[in-house]
Amino acid sequence: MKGIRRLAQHLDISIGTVSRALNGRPDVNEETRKRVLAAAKELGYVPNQSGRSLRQGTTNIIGFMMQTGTEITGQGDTFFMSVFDGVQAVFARHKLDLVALLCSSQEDPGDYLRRVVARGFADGVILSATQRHDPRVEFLSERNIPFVTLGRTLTDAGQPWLDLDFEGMAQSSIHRLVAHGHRRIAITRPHDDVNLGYVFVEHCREALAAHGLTLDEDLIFRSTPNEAGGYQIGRDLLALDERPTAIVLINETIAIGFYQALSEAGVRPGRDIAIIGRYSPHAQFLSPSLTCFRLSLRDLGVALAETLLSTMPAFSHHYPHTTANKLWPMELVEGASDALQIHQS
Amino acid sequence: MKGIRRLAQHLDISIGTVSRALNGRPDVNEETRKRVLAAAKELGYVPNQSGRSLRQGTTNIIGFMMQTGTEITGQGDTFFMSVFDGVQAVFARHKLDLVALLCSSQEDPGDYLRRVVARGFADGVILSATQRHDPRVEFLSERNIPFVTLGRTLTDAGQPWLDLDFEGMAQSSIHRLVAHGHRRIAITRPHDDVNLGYVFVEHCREALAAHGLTLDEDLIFRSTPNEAGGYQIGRDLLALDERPTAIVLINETIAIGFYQALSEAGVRPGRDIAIIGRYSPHAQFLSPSLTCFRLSLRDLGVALAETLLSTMPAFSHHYPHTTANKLWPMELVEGASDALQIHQS
DNA sequence: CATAGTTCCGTAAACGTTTACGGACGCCAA
DNA sequence: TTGGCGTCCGTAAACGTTTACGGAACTATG
Repeated sequence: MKGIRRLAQHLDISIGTVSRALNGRPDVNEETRKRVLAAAKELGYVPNQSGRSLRQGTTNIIGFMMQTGTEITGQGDTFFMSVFDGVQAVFARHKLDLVALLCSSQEDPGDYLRRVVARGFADGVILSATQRHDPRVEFLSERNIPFVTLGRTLTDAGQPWLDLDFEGMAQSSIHRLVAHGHRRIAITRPHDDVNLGYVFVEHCREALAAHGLTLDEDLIFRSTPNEAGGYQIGRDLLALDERPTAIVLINETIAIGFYQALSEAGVRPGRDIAIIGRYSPHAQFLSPSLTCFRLSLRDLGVALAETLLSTMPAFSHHYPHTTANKLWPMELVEGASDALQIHQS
Repeated sequence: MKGIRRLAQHLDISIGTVSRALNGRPDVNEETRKRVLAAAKELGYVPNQSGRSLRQGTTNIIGFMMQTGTEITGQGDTFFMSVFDGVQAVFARHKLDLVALLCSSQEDPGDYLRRVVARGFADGVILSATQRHDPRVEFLSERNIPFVTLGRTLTDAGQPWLDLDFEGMAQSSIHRLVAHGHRRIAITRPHDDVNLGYVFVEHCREALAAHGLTLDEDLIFRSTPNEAGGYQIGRDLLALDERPTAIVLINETIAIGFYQALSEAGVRPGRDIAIIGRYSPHAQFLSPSLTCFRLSLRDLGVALAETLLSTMPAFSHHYPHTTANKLWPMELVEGASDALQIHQS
């Protein structure tokens, strides 16, 4: 005898009552409820997940999909961990179990999602590191599985999304650099598949145009969004005949390699070139300190979770108003890396 | 009509045959199997996880438990991602779904594991970032859930484990430094809860003793194992009346902050102090380059997965001999940070 | 006392699979 | 023809829950 039957037998009551007692139903005597709870703890009983979700048609599990390998996500490694923390905090309040669906860099994310989610694994999904054309959003919306994406895609299917405010970052960094006299400004972008590259480039172009400047296509650097990519960008930039006087780094970790490439060539950030980047835990340990855009990852996670819950009927009454389809603001942290000012002659 | 019944109805055969066809049983006509497979693809049928695991008593899910927050794990962020990749590669071959059980830094890991695993969520578990006294191993062994730990604990319950070879690292780094003439050598360790601290300190002590030296207790630096902790260690070290001439950094990311603290004081690694650390993706972008111990995280993941499978009856015949209870070797990558040699007068 | 209402609990069906069992059918040998 | 054997398939039970339904015991009201 196992499971709830064992508990019922031990207490000499029916399994129905045991179940009701454990689930906090009102139609059970408080006295017996106490007995049941005590016995459950004593015998170490925990309801079986499969049985429960088979009956209820719900798993109480939310999947947060991410991918291994910085060369793909382009986010520093602690990035998703921090977001995850925020998501977790919300779901814990609703007794939802959050698991990370970590897709290996060797596997196709679409296949992975199909494999694990199609079989009714999760009640809802949070998608991160979305691609420009992302088959996952199509899949999830076809299957009617509640989901929210961190990052817009071109194939958005009406699902709620949140995204970092790359528009704002583009505008204020370009504006800041131009105000400091820079005219020749380089920018970086990740490889073609990720949407933020397009978004960022276009808004930089616009911001420059607003100042009567044009974006030089040769000054758009493309690389893998990790340290090694940043190093490569540094080398490429230094090899130019006519170097830019400033650069905006779109990804977090590339600043590390970029600094190194400059250092090897005796070029000093903030003195010889102005740099604006993204905050990461390492950024504050670069010298000279990196001027960068920072955001509260934990809050972002909270917003993601609440947005997802607002689309799930069982929870939506808790979250009538959501922060869906919002560009998450980033705050400029002033450092020394963009101290260089150009004085027009 | 849903699920397998719908498929059976559509094909006008019984659900039993459908199930057998999908599961590759021999007692089904090849012709009908093809029809079933085709229809399943057409209708997008995927067997329901709950129903299946309820019947079979097995979930086909393996959980890899990690924790958010570098201040806890002490491992650089890409560390677990890389290990995960290796684990995933093995499990994929056996059609096992691997999910990451990411425990938030706000939650007690023991509670988390109990909550999510006790209800029959996973067939097996990989535990990482084990604590010195880790209630999780007790819990899992009580419940008879197959598991393997990355890192030994004091409460080991006979489960297989793998661990990094901190013994080897201690010996060869101490030996190397002593050979370079160093006598006053500092080491670092994480906070009290993690076992590797004890292991490492003791083996450093022994290695020093083998050279007739004693480990100065004032030269054991303790900190959170992230960049900020490394910075603090640097400040503390510089504040000493009698500075050590060399230091061995046990964690990956602390080198970043440590370098920064030195840099601010005008102390240069490799010239004014010898440093040996652990490899991380950032390490190669420090300058001067960090002499560090490196290991193949992916291979470690593969070994972890195979070890776990060897303890699971359904798979053990595939892995009769395992690499369980092995200290995973690390390889020294020579850099410039330990170039300083002391010439005794 | 009769009736209605309340409180609590037991019964049994249902969720979607897998699989043991047995049966139908065809084939071959005796 | 009979029996045995192999191939393929249908039937139904089982996995561990939750929950709709109904009923027993008790209380309150007239």
